[in-house]
Amino acid sequence: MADSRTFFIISVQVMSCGLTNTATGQHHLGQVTPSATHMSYTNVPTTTSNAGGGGGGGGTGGHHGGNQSITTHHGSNKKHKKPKVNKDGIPAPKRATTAYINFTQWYREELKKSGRPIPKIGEFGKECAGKWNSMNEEDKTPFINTAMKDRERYKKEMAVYKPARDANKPKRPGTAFMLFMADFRKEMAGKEPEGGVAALAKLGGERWRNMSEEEKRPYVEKQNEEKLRYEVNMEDYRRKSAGMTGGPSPKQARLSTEGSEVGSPGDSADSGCANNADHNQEQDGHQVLRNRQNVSTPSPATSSSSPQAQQNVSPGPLTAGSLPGQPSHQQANQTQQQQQPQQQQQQTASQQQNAQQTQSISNNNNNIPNNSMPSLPPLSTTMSLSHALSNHTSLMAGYSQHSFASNFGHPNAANVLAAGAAAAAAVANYNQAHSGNMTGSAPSYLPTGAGGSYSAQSHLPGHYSWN
DNA sequence: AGCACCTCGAAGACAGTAGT
DNA sequence: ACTACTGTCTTCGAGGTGCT
Repeated sequence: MADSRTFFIISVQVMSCGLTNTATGQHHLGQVTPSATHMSYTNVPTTTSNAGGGGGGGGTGGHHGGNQSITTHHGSNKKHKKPKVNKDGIPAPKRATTAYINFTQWYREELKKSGRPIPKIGEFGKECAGKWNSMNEEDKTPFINTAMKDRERYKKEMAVYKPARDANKPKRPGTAFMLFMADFRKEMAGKEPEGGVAALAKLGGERWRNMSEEEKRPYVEKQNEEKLRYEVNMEDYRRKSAGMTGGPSPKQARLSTEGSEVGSPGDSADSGCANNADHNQEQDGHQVLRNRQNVSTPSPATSSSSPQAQQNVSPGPLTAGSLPGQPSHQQANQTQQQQQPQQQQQQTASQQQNAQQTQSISNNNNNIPNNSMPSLPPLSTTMSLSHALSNHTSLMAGYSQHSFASNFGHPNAANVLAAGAAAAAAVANYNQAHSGNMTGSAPSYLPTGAGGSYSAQSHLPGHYSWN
């Protein structure tokens, strides 16, 4: 408090003399020379928290004891302002001090050291400004550096208080009204109403409400365009995010955790797939389908029409080998591989053998480049997946396994195929489901001796509609 | 799943504020 | 005094949450 009171002991005359003319004052407080600045650089407050803290030197704590006494002084009528907190109750960080603020803090300390009374805020401010403006860049450097550090501190604290929006996340599209306002501001440039931005916004809102649908239409159309662009960008963003995290989007993740965990080791794939050929699996299948549509929507160029593409489409897709085509699935596979040792402890020798076999199968089919999930054949007639999955309940398990393991790139493909007996059953079921058409030999992605036969041709002619 | 409700962010430029 | 940051104000829609 004593410190505070000194603020009120005013002696402008003494001040100006002391600051500018006396010999001793000149050293510390007169012209701010690089040497003087340098000399006192150690006293330059390192953070706002230390500001005015007197001997408080190194404290980095968030309590601003020093400040408080000062605040009490000129903020005596500044009642206890409720500290601002975010919705999680995290207090808002103190703002970063600027180089100039650091300078004033340092300057005040120097005044105190010199034993001269500190002028009241108005005079002090003028004095500081005069000094500050007379300083060159070099003189200011220590203060600037301190400010930069504090700015970093502020950024860090702010990131906790109010996490920055993802810079890569596409900005939301402007609404029709926003687009209108852009024009409106141009129109009103130079003739803004009294009340500034707020008044202009009100005026804009009023104008907008009075506009006819016809007048609004261009903005609505533009809004729709922007929305489309936004959706495309968001799709891209989500895909990239999923790729980076190796997992699904937050929404998908939520769906996954609510249901079965897609791609988690030891889920239903090995034994459960046949057993869980139920609602969950169908959901899972749809989800995979959606992912597939979203994740690797084939471009016209790469899609079905070319013979090569057709080849890839066929049972090929097939294949565990196609899995690496999708980043997230690839990662899922990697995860599985990493976790295999644990799983293997519980696997029988034959299961392990099958797993190895599958792995080699997978390797043999790695000729499909990344991000190139084979395209679907063109749609002519329709066959819904739900038909396949739900109308043949007795066969569903097999069909599902086949589907997930191959066409749809289910991340558990390896497990599905690794489950020797289950794989055989899958093929058998699949063949039954497509009875009459199964000719030729089983494709390479099916375990040797899995039984049954398979023909890409017999598989393909029935086109799918993904409903 | 679908609905209602709520929050936030989109643009603009300047006034106000924090900090001594 | 200076600097950097926030709030202002509008409408609309996206997206999240909670409930049925």
